[in-house]
Amino acid sequence: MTTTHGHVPARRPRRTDARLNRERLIATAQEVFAEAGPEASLNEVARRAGVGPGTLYRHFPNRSALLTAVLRGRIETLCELAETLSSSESADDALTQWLRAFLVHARVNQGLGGALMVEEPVALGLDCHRLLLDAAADLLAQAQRRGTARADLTADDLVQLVVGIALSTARSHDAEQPDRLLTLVLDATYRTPLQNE
Amino acid sequence: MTTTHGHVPARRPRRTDARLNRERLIATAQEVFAEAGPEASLNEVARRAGVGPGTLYRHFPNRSALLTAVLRGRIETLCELAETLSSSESADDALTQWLRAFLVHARVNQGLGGALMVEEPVALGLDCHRLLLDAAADLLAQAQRRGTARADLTADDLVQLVVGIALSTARSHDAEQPDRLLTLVLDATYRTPLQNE
DNA sequence: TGCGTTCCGGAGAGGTTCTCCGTTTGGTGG
DNA sequence: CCACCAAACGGAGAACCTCTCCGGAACGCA
Repeated sequence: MTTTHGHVPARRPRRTDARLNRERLIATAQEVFAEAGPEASLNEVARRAGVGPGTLYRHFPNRSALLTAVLRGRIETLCELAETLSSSESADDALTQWLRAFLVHARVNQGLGGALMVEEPVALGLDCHRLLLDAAADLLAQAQRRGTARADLTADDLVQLVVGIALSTARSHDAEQPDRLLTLVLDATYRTPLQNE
Repeated sequence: MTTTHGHVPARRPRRTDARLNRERLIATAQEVFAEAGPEASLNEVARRAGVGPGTLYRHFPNRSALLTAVLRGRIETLCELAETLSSSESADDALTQWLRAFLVHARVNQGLGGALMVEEPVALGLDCHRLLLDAAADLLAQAQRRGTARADLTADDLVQLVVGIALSTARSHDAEQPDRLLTLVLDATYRTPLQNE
């Protein structure tokens, strides 16, 4: 799972100054996004990283590319966590724990992760979307097979709901609300469906 | 519940041209927001309404003021609906129906209503926020007293959850997803809490 | 060291939000 | 009917943003 994408023939390696700039941009972006949220000025990122705007846009053609790069590490960690949890004893607990972790991720930096998930599937954004969705699908499938998760429930729906919680509570003052909301959703997850009328 | 706010001594009535412009701005904004979503250009609104940007900003000091004005009618309708439902036979059904209507509202025009609810409580935005929250609180209280809604659940949480659904599905291609998600939430609403561990 | 390729930087086009203030206009008292 | 003034208009423009383009600098291989 290296950076280069699949079977690109014979890419000459990046020049070192380019690599350095790229890294510095990601680090700076992390800072700036942390301060100003997902709408932060990309100009500001470039300025603080000590490069021109052109350089930023060459490395990251659009906002979500930069967002993705910033979140990449966290997303991979989340996928690894899914892998680990996948072989835990209780499939229900595994799903629960992962969703809690995912909610934390989606809420980080004023809803950075959530914002990325909602954006239309542009370029790189799609990678992460898929990765996380697959992780969720795996855990959910197990919880449905070996645990008590209800059968009528797709990973997509579950993830979307958690993303929703992240977005709507991004600026909430009540620090415990996100957790309460997720708990409610989980409460419905581990039940057989009600059939009203 | 007129437009003027409380006990302002002796406001001279607005000049007719001002009132006309205000109305035209709201109507135009409705169109423009419908086309371009809640991020639409306010300049564009002013241009199409045939007024200068200055005029727009005098009537509506910021985006959410304009948003609020546009949604005001819909919000009042929603409050009236709450009033009506409030005296219906089944408190549970009343709450369910209202939340469904609220979700529709929050999703209208690419998440206009939801966007307004999440914005920091600036000026007028707060009015609507309160109005809707009160309506929800009333219906929820009834459903808890006379219906089967669980006791550990606040109107704020419930509303926040629905707003979350609206936001995360604002650009969804699956037209039925919002409904599915709300159904899941309602499913948890009408149960006694699970207590795991 | 030389040279082609890669990469940088910043000027600048075109957009946005929002302000400021000279000018116009509505409506009222004379 | 007119004159006057507060109220309202409108658009120039400051400050910011995104994103592009391309001349020139920098890298790294031979």
